[in-house]
Amino acid sequence: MDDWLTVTQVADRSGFAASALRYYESEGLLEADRTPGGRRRYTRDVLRRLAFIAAAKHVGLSLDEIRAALDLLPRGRTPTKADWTRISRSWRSRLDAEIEALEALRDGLDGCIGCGCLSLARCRISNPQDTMATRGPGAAFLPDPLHPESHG
Amino acid sequence: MDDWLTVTQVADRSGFAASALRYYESEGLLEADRTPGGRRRYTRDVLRRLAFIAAAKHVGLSLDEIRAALDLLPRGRTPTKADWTRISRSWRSRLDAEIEALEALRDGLDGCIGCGCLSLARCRISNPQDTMATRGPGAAFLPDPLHPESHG
DNA sequence: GTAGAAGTTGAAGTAAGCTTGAAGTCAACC
DNA sequence: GGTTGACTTCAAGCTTACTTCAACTTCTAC
Repeated sequence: MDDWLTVTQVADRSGFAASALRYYESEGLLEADRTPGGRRRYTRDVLRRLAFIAAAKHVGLSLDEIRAALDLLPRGRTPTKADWTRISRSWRSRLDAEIEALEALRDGLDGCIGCGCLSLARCRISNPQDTMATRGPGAAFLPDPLHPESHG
Repeated sequence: MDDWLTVTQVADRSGFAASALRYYESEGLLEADRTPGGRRRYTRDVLRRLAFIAAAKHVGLSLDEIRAALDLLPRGRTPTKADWTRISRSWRSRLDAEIEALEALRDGLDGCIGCGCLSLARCRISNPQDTMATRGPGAAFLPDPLHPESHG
């Protein structure tokens, strides 16, 4: 049992497709050594990195954001627990915001769509313009946390 | 003040771009009458329909799913509150599942990524294969509600 | 009756996040 | 040393949900 992993082994253990691993590498999210023949040789490190990527995706981060987060890791040494903790701490508030938005939506469903009104003048969930014109231009349907693109 | 709405009026009132309205029509989510000249004339009905679409999108439904839901509405008569309520009731459990999954992820962050382990053998969030091999083939990272495509 | 705004269509473009295919290479085993 | 299977690259394709563009047409106002 060698101390590196092939792309297939990493794929199997991480749950990512090999093509996804190559794609992540091309996008700067992963790195891999090569054999003299040019084949990828991953260190076990990559599994933690992929675990982070998987978790980050679940939190709703884009690959761009994930790469930016990974770029905060130290170059040269293997990241420590503290390193991983630091870069994942911001997820907490993001998740809280997402959960809060979904709960608001659910409660809105109970009290609004649940009642069947679902629109026109008195429903805060579905009625953007008529009741929110005072809030400025453009319709804002719901709490922004549900719109990932609104996160810098 | 006529009893129909132009595409611009609907766009302004609904918050959807006119191009999105046309797209939705091409995808079978909306319908519109036409003037003799071929321009769209929307009944006010469409606003409630769009409110439903907006809400459904926030719940995380794809346009395909939304169209399927809208197809359950009665043809021929204007949908009643009860009609809207019926087709939106399933959102409740979906939202609950999504919220539950996010809360599990958040709690996992606190107790797992938060501690820095983030992987390898003892972390239920980031470690799919090593601890879950007994659950069958293929890695299952996290509760499925976070994977929209897993909903029929 | 004509300018100009608003609307029409169909096709193509965009973005993210990959997957698939073609064509060729590397490596392990008999 | 040859077959087989894992692997390589690069380019193209896919899906969702739209937007943008080009080239017209239709209203509305004056």
